Amino acid sequence: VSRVLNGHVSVRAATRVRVEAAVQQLGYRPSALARGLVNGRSHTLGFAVYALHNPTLGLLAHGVASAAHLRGYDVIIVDSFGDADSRGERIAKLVERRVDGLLLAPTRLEEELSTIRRTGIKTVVFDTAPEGYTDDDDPLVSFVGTDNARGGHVATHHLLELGHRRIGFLGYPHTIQGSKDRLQGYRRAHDEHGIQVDPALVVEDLHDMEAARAATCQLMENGRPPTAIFAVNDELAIAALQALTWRGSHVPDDVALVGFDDTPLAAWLTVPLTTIAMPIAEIGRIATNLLIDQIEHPAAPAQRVVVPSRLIVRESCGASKKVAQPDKVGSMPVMTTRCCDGYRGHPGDK
Amino acid sequence: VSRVLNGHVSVRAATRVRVEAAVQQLGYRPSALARGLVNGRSHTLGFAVYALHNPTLGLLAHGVASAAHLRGYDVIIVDSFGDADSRGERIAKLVERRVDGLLLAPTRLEEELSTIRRTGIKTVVFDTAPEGYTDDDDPLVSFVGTDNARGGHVATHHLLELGHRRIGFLGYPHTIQGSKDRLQGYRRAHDEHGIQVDPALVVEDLHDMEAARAATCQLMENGRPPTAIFAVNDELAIAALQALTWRGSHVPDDVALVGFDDTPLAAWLTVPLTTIAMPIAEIGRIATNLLIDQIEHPAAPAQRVVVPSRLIVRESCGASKKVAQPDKVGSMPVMTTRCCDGYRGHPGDK
DNA sequence: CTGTTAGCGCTTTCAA
DNA sequence: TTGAAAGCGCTAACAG
Repeated sequence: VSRVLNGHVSVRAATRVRVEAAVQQLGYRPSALARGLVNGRSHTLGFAVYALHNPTLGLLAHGVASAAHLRGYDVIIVDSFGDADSRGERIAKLVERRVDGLLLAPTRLEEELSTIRRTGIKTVVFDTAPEGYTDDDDPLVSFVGTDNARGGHVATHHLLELGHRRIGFLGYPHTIQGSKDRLQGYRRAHDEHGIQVDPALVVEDLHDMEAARAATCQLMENGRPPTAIFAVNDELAIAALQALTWRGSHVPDDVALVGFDDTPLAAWLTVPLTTIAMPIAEIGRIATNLLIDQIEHPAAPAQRVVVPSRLIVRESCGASKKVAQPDKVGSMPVMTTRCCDGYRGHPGDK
Repeated sequence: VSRVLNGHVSVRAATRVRVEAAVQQLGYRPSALARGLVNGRSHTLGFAVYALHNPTLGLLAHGVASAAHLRGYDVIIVDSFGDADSRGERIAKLVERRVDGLLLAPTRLEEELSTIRRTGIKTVVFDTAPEGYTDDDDPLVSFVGTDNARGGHVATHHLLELGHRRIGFLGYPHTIQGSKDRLQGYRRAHDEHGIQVDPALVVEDLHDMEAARAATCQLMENGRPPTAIFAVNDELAIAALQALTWRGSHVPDDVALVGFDDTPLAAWLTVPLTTIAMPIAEIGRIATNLLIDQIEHPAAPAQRVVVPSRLIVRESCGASKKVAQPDKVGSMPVMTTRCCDGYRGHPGDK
């Protein structure tokens, strides 16, 4: 029976048919548990994510799940919403489940890595590798993510090219690597334009939309308010949009706004949001396939994949009012080109 | 060793300590696979969901995962985004994994039920039971959901009380049970007010936001446009809001708008959305606990839980401009009371 | 080509 | 209180 089910070479056609008939009859299903026990491989992946209600992460989960299913793997979710502390423990629990691999949408990368190191499970982290990190540190850990610094740079550069000189920055706490990197891009764009960033314009430590709203108001009540705002993600940008609108500032005429992530609703706001889009479901797929490759070919080395993001120009930045062809915006074709390269929407998403 | 780990009665203290030390030393973790094999229980739940990038479903997933973790279960996600066809097959696969129970955020209830029936796995469906359905049909299947008809009624009633007489309805295809039920509530509210529904005002078959936008425009270009719109969920409402705003209709002054679901962003639109909220994460928790109860006490009968929803009055319906106390709106306290009963926000959500 | 056997890591039962 | 043995459902190796 085992030989039939696993498609082994040497089985007579007659026997095969007979077995298959019986299987049909009884509605027999082989136990993945028993199988995993003997093979030492459970065909299960653990996916640790901190906020499933975030549409971007949901899309990521979708990419992960669909790629995994395609290759015969199942995905166990570890939801660490609200308490990052329990996360390490939960990940350890996955060891008991004998997951073959781990996917991490991280909160505190450093801590998590040490957990991984201990368990020795092959892992893919959704992020770019921290600076100074080398593969030798964790030969089991791969990284898949977009270049956040570049995204921040492109967004800021776009606003700068539009003539803005006072650009506010709305960011997450500095401990969030992605936010930090985007800020770095923001800074570099300013440098390249020979513009000094007014520290009063940079607000980090925004942990939710309410904080972003308050920060926006404060920014505007400042003696010298910004003429544009770059928010580290669409969520914060949406809060800013509401705050600005309610204060009577028109977006984009009074204040231009650029977000990050291209959340599904970004295009559907009353002022559609200009934002940096990344192929998030595709990222999930790439990461999952990479992980499975490594599981199935243990010799394969850890990898770093940087997936390009691209600027999507909609209404909130005001560019559409000034230029017919958004492609023509900006004097740095290199940037635009490299960021768009290989990425034209979310393939397979719809 | 087994006796120590499972906290069995008869072990000498000394031995226990010795075993525990060794466990620590070796970093030993019992294999859930082997355990599941012998006990016949995998401590795993399958969660089938059709669109994880929907924040409402993400919140549901969060509720499910957190409740499951609390009781020592893990959750395998089955993502059926895009192809409902493969769903049955994927659910069948879960049988191989020997999941102890199934949670279904359904697309085609009827079909799915037959799959379940065949597998014989205890199941909870996130929905209210279909009309005419009795427990005898599937003693293994429980239902947990909000009363969609009531929600539709409350929303429509609210608009009616505000004086609107021509209320548009934006809905999903009629095959989606929830949408159908909400429409029924809409109709009943009209009946109770002795108002005939103009068929031209009811649009079903809206499968995405783009369709909702188009439908809204069409509705408005009608000879006798509505003065209010009730959308079957916030997603469609947000599309309608954009369409209306772009056409130059002010919400709520020209057209009032009410949605459904209270998606996390609803409060953050430039015109905050009046909507029907349900404690979605809580629903996930309730369902999961119910399922686990049934797994652990096989005698426990299937249940039907209807979780109350409630109207959240924000800007888009215009009520806040007319009445100070939203509670005073409406002449049918029964409705309001029963819908709010026992539900005061999303406990434990933050 | 196919029947048989050992053993994956655990729990349970039965002796000691 | 503890050691030993059987067996959960499967695969792999070894004979036949």
